[in-house]
Formats: sequence, structure tokens, C-alpha cells
Amino acid sequence: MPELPEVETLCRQLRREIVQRRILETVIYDQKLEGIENLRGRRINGVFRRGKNIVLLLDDTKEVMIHLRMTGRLFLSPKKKRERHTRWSLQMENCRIDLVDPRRFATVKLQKGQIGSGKERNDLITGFDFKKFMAKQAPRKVNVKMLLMEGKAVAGIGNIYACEILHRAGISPYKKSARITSEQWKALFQAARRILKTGIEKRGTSISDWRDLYGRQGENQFELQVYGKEGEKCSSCGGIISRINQGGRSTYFCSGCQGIDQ
DNA sequence: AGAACCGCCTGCTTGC
DNA sequence: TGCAAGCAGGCGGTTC
Repeated sequence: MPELPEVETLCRQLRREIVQRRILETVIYDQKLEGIENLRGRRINGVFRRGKNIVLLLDDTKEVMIHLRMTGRLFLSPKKKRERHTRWSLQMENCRIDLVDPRRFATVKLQKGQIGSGKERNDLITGFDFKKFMAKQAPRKVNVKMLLMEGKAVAGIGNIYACEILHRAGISPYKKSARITSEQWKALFQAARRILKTGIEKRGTSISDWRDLYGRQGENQFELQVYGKEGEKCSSCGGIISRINQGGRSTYFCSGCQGIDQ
């Protein structure tokens, strides 16, 4: 599932391919996406990431915001036939970019440009306001795992990276946010930055169907310590990794390294 | 207001 | 082998 490192990977690759290029045509293949205006004739002035959104800045002050949700992928498709489950297509003057999404959760929105409104400062890679986090988010009653996955609290973190971050930080997923000290939060965010940066360097986690713009697998799946490893031995302490359910989602953790803290 | 839950989707895995 | 049930999960919306 595309999380911050996967989306960042796509943004970097897209930047190389389509910035300053003109759009010849956009095509909708899924009724769910009907209503997206045809962007014919506009130029792409920039590509950047906002949380897990990919933002294409257009030359008319508007922007296209793409969210891949779970199974969405963007492929550079030189001349090939459309892949199965192609939902939307961006025909550029130099290439074609296809949005492929088997489960149809992905969204594409055309909206007024919000550049300069990146005031949230809740992104651990592009700018994080620790004081604001400590004031607004840290005192909450939700457990730390679910807080990490809330886009408004911390941008871009989904299930895989949340599990990996907590393992690296040595914090139990059960731990209530309000019971974590400022020092512990600092250490947690330091661990988070390391995990996310490695994810970006490895071009994402291809544990199931993630592929980059060129259809290549990432390599971060080889870095995972707990996610998807129920019953396996923890590489740090030799304990057995467990899987629990939190908010309807699987959490993987090592009680040896992270404690129980229910 | 904040926390918890629901529904959107489809392909793959599991169990009988 | 075949078919149904179970599972995966981000996030906006709804309910408690």
C-alpha cells in the first residue's frame, strides 16, 4: 500500500518525466472517476507530495491531487497497451501516465492550488512542528499506533511503517499517546525519520503489489523487522513476533523489544 | 469534542 | 476442483 516512501518515490520519478511538459489529453476509464475535467493543453509546473497525496501543479493555478489509497499505482506507459484496471490516463506530449487501481479506491481531484498552505507541518520529512504535536496530539487517549496512522496527527504513515517505527523505537502499540513522555516522542520521531528515509532510498515496500513508476519492485521489504512476520523470531531479541488487531487493522510487534503495556 | 465504527471495493487466500 | 467466506486497509462520513 502506498505510504509516504512510496508516494515520495513516485513524485521524484514523475518530476523527472513530466515537469514542464504539456498535457495532450486526459482519459477516464472508470465511471467512479467521471467528472474529472479534461486537462488538455495545460502544462505541469511542478510535482510534490502532500501527505500521501501526489500533487500536480498546473499552469493555471489549479492542481491535480491524486490519492492512491490501497492498490492505486501510477505507471509510465511508453506505447504499450493499457494495463488491466486502468482508471485514468494522463497523455503527455512525451509519455503516458496511467492510474491503475484494481480496487477502485484511488481518487483524483482537480482543485484550486493550495501551494503555500502547507502550514500543517506534520510531515516528518518535509517539516514537523513538534511543539504543536505535543500540544494537540500527544495528550490524546488513542493508542500510539492509531495516532501515528492518523493523517492529521502525522502525515503519510500507514500500517506497515507504523509497525516498523514502533518496533524500532521500542514502544508498545498498545501504549496510550497521553502516557508517552516528550523524550520518548522525540526518540520515536527520530526512529520514524530513519525508517521513512530508508523506505524512500529503497523505493518503497513491495510486499504485495507496490511498483514504482517504471513497474519495478521496491526493496524496502527486505528491511522489514515485524510487519507480516507473525510467529517469526525477532531479529533484535529473538522473541516471537505477534499480530494483534487495532481499529480493524493488523498490528505486528515484538513484546520482547516493545513490551506489552496493555 | 473526541473516540469508535462503517462502507467503499476487488483479488487473493483459506477452509470445507 | 469449486465455491463461499474471510481478509487486506486509507479515509471520509456517521454514530456514539
